[in-house]
Amino acid sequence: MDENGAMPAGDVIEQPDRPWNRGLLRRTNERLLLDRLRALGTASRAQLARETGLSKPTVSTALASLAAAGLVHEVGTLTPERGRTAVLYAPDPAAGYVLGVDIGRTWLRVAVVDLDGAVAARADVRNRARTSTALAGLVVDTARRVIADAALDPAAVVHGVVGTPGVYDPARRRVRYAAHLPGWGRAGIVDRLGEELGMPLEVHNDANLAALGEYTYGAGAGSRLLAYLLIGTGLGMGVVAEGRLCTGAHGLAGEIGFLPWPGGPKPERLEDAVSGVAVVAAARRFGMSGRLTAKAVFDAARLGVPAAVRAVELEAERVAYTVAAAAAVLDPDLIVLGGGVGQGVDLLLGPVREHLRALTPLRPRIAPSRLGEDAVLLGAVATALDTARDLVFEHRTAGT
Amino acid sequence: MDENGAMPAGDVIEQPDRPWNRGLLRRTNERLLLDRLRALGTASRAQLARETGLSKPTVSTALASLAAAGLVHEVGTLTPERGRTAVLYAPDPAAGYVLGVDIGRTWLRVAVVDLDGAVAARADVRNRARTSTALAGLVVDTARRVIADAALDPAAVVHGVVGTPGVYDPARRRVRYAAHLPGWGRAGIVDRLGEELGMPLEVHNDANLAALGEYTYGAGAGSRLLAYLLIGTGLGMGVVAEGRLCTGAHGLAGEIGFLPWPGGPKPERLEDAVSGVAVVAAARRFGMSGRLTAKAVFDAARLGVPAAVRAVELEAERVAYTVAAAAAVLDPDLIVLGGGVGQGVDLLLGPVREHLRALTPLRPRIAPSRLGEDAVLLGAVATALDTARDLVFEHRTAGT
DNA sequence: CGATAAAGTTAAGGACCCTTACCAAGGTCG
DNA sequence: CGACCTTGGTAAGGGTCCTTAACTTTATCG
Repeated sequence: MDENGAMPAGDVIEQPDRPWNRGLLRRTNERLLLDRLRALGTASRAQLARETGLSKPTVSTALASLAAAGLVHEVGTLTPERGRTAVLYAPDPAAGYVLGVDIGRTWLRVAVVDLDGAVAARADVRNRARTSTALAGLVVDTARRVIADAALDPAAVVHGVVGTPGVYDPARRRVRYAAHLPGWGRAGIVDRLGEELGMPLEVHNDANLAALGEYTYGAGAGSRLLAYLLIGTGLGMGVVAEGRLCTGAHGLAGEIGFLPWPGGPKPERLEDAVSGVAVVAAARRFGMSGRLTAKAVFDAARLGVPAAVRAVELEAERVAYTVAAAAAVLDPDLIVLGGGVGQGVDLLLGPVREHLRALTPLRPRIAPSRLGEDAVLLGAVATALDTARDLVFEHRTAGT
Repeated sequence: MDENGAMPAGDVIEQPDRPWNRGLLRRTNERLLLDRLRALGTASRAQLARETGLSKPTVSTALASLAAAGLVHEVGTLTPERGRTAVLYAPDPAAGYVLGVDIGRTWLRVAVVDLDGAVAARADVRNRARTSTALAGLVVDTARRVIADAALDPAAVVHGVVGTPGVYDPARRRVRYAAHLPGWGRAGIVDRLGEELGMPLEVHNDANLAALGEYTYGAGAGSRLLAYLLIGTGLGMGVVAEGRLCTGAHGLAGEIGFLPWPGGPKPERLEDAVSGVAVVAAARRFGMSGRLTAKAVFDAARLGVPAAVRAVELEAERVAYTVAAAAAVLDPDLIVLGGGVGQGVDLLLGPVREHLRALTPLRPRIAPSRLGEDAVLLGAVATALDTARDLVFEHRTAGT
């Protein structure tokens, strides 16, 4: 997961061969309590003692220490059936904030959320930048504005995750394969972004983040292995196994645009056969004309325009092939369809399932995206929260 | 990884929400020392103190405790450049043994190895069993014989891993999709095996274990993401990412036999197009006759028999397609070719690489299997060792 | 108003680890 | 040959953390 990340922000990851001296024991227990408290939402000290197996005095002192660091606070009282009223504690969502960024070809989305995942501020602006410098500037400006809108001290934003097409190469410090964003592959851009914003940044592939977004907040909750198919301007896939992103050896896992597609007379790339562009091309081939978009074709198909219907039918066939390939290799229990073609999911879902029946005995559940256009942004936020929760906790111990 | 396993043998897996009381602290440090000692092979207490960051007294007492439990022992002394001679310690490989079993259609292989992975005894017998009962009996008999050959108390064998075609379904306690082993899918067979042998057994898919074998002992050392293509009677793939097996949501990951293969007039399964049977069928179609095996076809191709050459060429094309599909979805840095077709790897490797160039821009390293027929057995052993090392350690603390 | 029950606190005790200091053993150098 | 250095290993003391076992506090119920 961190292979794609820039500036991994210190040793957040527990070094397994560090000795377990007393300090770590204390820290680990405090962390255990904090995590449990997050899971419960709110709890009394006695309840936490029962849940974690720690003794009541230990819970009391540890929670006091967490409260002193600003990570938890009292939120009220609860009087049980009988017995003394309990003081309830909850994690303080304002202990840290994270930035999520979705850099798309047409839209730039930025959100700041607190540790609970509640959105403090958000902005969606059109991406009209024609150069990488302009784009970087737009990202920085928008991010600063969003942070200001949330009335936050910029230092309170402890981590940021950026979703973009392509793959971040941490060794060369640059984005690769981002064909649709001119100049975006220049080295050092991400570093500069992080510097100007004054926070550690990670960069991840947009399909990967969308998968994580759907897993965390959307259609994929509880899935053991989820594949998110992003069918838009391009074609991508993100894979989440047991809650963790599978990025492959070079971060290229899920680049199923590179799947060989034997449909045509000569081998072509699947991306050219499945993406939104292909839908338009097919519709044109079947007789539609004018300024077409994928959305327009789907709308026409809904109205029964024959050429559009045939184009959608063809698209379904190809999506089914894609799904079948992913299913055979990965054995997901859920495949989420998203991206620009998400607008046509209602039309595609049935035919895709139909074709799939002929293609393979494996039949994973297929569901439409539930987050829609927000999948990448929410995935970025979820990823950032994961590391930010570690970060805030570690910082605390350093500060105390 | 443990999703496929039967009888997970107690709570080997650390429960993350168990409180970190002092006992666990001690255990964790002892475990840290043991692991470090395994990595170093042999070391003095002072050296271990430097390496782990623990203090010398702590290392001394912990090591004494490990020695009392029989997990480590003194192995000699070392006089450094200057200074007092050090007492060297090493993990005791005889602290436990594991059983590895490879149930193939034609061969049954069984090995007993110590914790260092050194083979104590091994047997390879022909699998002539026609019923599941006979096969189970053969496995038990052979395993008992191997344990006896190694002059071991059966109780010293703490864990076993069985590799078999198909997928173990832990919920229904049976093997599924084991088409080539009649009756092997009956429920309870694995349970009975474990009972009769008196040890906890895990069952894994053979391709998965072979992948793990090549990763641990063979061509895949250090690979970040390895895919092992098992081309034999059937077609299978095992995936090892970051040293861990990827089994998918239902243990069916890598069942690329189910990939749609659009080559023929009607869609057929890739397994039918790529496996050893397909090589023979192709050779026959191109004019060869007589009692053919895949090996015979490859031998003939080496001698230049045209029909055989064409069959191999076709096979290469299809293997290339398989590799391309796996590469696009998973982004491995290494693909190992093994199985019965392994005998023809010398002929296939070049053409496969050639075809791949036309199919996809992704070009993972492709290597022949280095373990050959032993891949599954060694993978079983490696898997068993992983859990056995935990098991032996946990047992110790229980016993003391 | 006392019995009961649950939340939380206080005090004593134990387990573990670390630091400091010390001893032991082998070599080098005067 | 003995002082010194360097390294391995042990002993004693101190500190931190957790737990157990009481105790206090505060609510409900009869």
